[in-house]
Amino acid sequence: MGRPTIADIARQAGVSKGAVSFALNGRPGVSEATRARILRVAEEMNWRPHSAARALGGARADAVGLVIARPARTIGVEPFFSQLLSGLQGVLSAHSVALHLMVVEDTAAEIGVYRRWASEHRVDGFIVVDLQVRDPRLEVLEELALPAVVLGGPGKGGGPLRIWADDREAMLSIVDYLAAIGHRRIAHLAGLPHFQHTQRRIRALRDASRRLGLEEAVSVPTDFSDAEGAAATRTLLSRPRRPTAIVYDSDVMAVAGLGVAGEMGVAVPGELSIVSFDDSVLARIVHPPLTALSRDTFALGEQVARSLLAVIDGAGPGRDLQMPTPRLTVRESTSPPGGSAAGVALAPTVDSRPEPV
Amino acid sequence: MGRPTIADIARQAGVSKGAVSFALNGRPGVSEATRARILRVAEEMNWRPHSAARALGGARADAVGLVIARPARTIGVEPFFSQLLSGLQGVLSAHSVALHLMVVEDTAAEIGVYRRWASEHRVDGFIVVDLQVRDPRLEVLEELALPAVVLGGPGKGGGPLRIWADDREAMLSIVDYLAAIGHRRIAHLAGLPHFQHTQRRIRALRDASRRLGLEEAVSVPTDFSDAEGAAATRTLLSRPRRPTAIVYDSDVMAVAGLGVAGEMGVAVPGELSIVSFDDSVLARIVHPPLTALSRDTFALGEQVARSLLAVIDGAGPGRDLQMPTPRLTVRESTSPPGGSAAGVALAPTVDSRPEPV
DNA sequence: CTGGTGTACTAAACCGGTCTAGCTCTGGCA
DNA sequence: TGCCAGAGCTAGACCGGTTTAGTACACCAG
Repeated sequence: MGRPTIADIARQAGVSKGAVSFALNGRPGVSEATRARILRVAEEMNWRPHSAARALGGARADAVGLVIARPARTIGVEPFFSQLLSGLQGVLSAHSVALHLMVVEDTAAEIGVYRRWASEHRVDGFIVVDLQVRDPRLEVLEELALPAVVLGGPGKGGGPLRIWADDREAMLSIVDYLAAIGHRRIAHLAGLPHFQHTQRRIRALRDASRRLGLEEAVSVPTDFSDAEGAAATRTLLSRPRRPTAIVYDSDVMAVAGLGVAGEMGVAVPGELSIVSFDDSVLARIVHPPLTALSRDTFALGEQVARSLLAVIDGAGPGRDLQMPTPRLTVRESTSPPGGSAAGVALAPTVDSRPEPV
Repeated sequence: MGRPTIADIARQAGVSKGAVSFALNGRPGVSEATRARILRVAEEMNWRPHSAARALGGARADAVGLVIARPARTIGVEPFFSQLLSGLQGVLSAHSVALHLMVVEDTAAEIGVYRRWASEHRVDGFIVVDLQVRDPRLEVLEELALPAVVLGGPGKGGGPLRIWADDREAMLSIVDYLAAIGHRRIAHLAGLPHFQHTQRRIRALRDASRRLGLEEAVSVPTDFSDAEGAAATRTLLSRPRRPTAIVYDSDVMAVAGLGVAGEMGVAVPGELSIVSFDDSVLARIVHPPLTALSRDTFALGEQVARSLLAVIDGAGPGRDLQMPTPRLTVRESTSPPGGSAAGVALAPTVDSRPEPV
């Protein structure tokens, strides 16, 4: 005989299917004695309800969807997603909710997956990452009327719940720090330009530059890949008046940039300071270890999962949520410009020493 | 009104539910004209079958499960899994099969997830990674009688289909190369000792060492983390007669080891050659770039997905599958021992130059 | 003793598909 | 003309749960 069904349990316990259902789901309608007996029988026969049958009666699918639209080769190494996943999993699995994961090539495919999963009732809600400037996914989600949590924002009211950290404030803290220790020519290797967080960071750099009266502050868009990070770094360092500090939007690019500096004989941090917008093992294990912005991505994942489950439970969208602003972790890849000998580990100081022009 | 059901489509097209089902699934029983009409109506009403309802009739769940049991902090950066995932996704999504992903802390939890998903009919099959020496998961899978593909092997007949690359041959190719360019003291930073692939590599090194008459060949087990990789490297390099070459079982550890060498003033490859058992962006972006074993993990993922789908389709377990043996990609982190100046990129030669004792 | 209330439980409808048995109609052939 | 085969379709059972309507019985008040 195949796996037991609710009917088998009912027969064995000498009750009806309905009674078993009540007992299992902790609803009134059975006495405590009967409930205990039913649960014991279910346990003995190692029975658990068929998730599809459950999902059928208009109930939950007990799964949420996460679709990531980035070229496979760039996601390959991004610690951000792995950490986010870990955080999500922790909360979701505690609620016995599964995660449907899908990696696709572009936004159009992503939207297709949303439609398919929604019409197939495969998921109860979605987690949306990499918010774009005018994001076509938001309308689709609205149309599908499925719970969703968007990573990025804030929005202007309406639409799905958003959770974000303050990218602007984070970028300002980096630039302020670099300026304080004397840097006047700062470059920024940005991510994909149609991402909203990329735009925010670019704008923050521009504003800070104006306020601080920097000599130069340029943002170069890339696709987040190590290849473009390396190429752009090479270009920047080949210029006659090269930047004394580069801020990288991801740790993969930062590490690639560090490699290029080494290859070109540019000392870090002596002749070039490097800051990564993303902290991870990667930033710590290279030499010198990178000054980086520490975001608690694991906690972010947990928060996203909790919020999504709340929305699914009908708690209304609730209000947008801001995560703590990331703090700058200073390591050995930054120092005052024109400072010390190549490659020597140097505890960066914060006294301002403007570079002579 | 809610989302349309098959009954709505049937009514609109003027046929019975059965006819719609036949038309949708490309079975005989309706004329071409009727089929076209039904499909047009379904398209117009944007209807797709409810996956739970479909799964109920004893049919497929159209999903497969992947459970990874490693501490979250070590998986965070492992490019291996991201690449494997990409490969899996490519094939699975082409067949409209979803991937249920779960990260858990240990094997016991992993087994719990297998049982739960199986009894809930959530998945049609499993992908099993990190095969262990006496793996308790295999019995459970057998007991659950669900299709599965195991990454690692080969097995001794029976049990689920296995797919693997030849770790032994790979390790031999590394050791042969190092010995050929003159190394006599080789260390190996291995992974978790209860993994089968770890054991294979350790044994291969020992055998090769005996055959080649090396002075020393030691394997040190670790947990794959950068922290243990760094610590073990520090210990090895602090010994009076330190190894002239270290083989790392993962690229994260190799990069961490490279950092330690830098910190201790040990030139790579001049005084220490470094080989990573795993190639990824990571190995390429550090400086010097690491000599590494190139495995096509993406292709492995594709193969695993294809095999699993075949098994699910009742093709029988088929026979175990061996992937091409990884090739060694020589970069700038290896050279003859005691060779050249620190940090200088050097094209490694293959003429044997035994180190004077 | 009657009627009302509440508890514990059962029977059956229902969710949205798939699949089988059976019906009708057409065409071919003896 | 009668019979059979096969194509095209329908009605309804079925998958394994949840949920609602209804039943049986105990208890209590008037």
